[in-house]
Amino acid sequence: MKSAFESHNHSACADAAMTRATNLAAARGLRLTPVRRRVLEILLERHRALGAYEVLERLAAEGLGKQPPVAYRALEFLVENGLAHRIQRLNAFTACQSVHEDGQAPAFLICRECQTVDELDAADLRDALSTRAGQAGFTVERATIEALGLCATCAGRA
Amino acid sequence: MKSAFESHNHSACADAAMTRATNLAAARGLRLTPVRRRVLEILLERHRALGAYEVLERLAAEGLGKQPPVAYRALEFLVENGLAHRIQRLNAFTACQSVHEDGQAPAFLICRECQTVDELDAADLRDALSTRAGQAGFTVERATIEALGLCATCAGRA
DNA sequence: AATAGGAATGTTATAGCATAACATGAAATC
DNA sequence: GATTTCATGTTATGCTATAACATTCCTATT
Ligand SMILES: [Zn+2]
Ligand SMILES: [Zn+2]
Ligand SMILES: [Zn+2]
Ligand SMILES: [Zn+2]
Repeated sequence: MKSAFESHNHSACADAAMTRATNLAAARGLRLTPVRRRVLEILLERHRALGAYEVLERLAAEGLGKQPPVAYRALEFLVENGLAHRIQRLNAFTACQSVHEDGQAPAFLICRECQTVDELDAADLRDALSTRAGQAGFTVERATIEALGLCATCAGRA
Repeated sequence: MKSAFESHNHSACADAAMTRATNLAAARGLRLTPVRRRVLEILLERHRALGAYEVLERLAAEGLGKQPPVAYRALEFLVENGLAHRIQRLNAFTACQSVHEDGQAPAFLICRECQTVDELDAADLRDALSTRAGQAGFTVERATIEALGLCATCAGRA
């Protein structure tokens, strides 16, 4: 699997993700409505996180809704079902690029130069965090792990 | 060191933090002005994160400033100098309860019930994350690690 | 002590992010 | 085909954050 930072056949990326989404919807009886499907497609266009209002602009241009709740509701649906992730540092959303069986979010690598966002499996990091927290009597329910930095490509240009 | 979730002599906590802040200001030639000092004191009242506008309300009540930039600037100063941290999940700020030599932020444990925020040294987690990211050619500059869950006290009540 | 430069604060205005609440419409269930 | 449930449309508002510029307060230098 190529990283989001490397040049790759991105149509394959996006197609695979859409297929996963369609299958998931069928399997779980979810309704992947036109708005929801379109929002996922928009997020899948690039390995970037989009703000809700950026998504909304796109929807509005296509006549799929002009008010914030339309975008927020679709994004909420996608996030709840693991088809997209919220990037806390950016107040933005990105399409899920893999599968997270346990419903736990991965870690994110965010390039401050090209804005590309990549996922990193974080099971071990989450485990370590849970263990450490547990020693303090704390039960971790959701962990946010986000790294801001420079990808290889952007580092090379500097 | 007691955790923020356990009952403890919190005045000592707050006093120690203010002393550290005063010393740091002296050592680095920082200006811990009345507004900045007061904001730190407000954050130190409890192990909770406060939104900028909550801080602002307090400042306004004391005649120390009524406009958002006053609060944001003081908070920015405190965060830049490691005296406070920003909690991304909450869009809120909390006083630093320890010392982070390398200028790297710790991990945070956030109780969803009592809103208490505690720090956890995260050097090993950050190292692991950096290593994993490095394998993908990514250089981590800043890492955000936040865990939402239940503290022992609140778990006990359920 | 005067003064010039820089740092902090005051102030106005606006931009950006998010949701409550209620109305309407579509689709699954019975 | 009536009922219930889920999704969308719409209005309004609240919360979070910063740009831009004026003013005041320190500090260092003369
Ligand atoms: Zn791709
Ligand atoms: Zn990059
Ligand atoms: Zn304390
Ligand atoms: Zn608690």
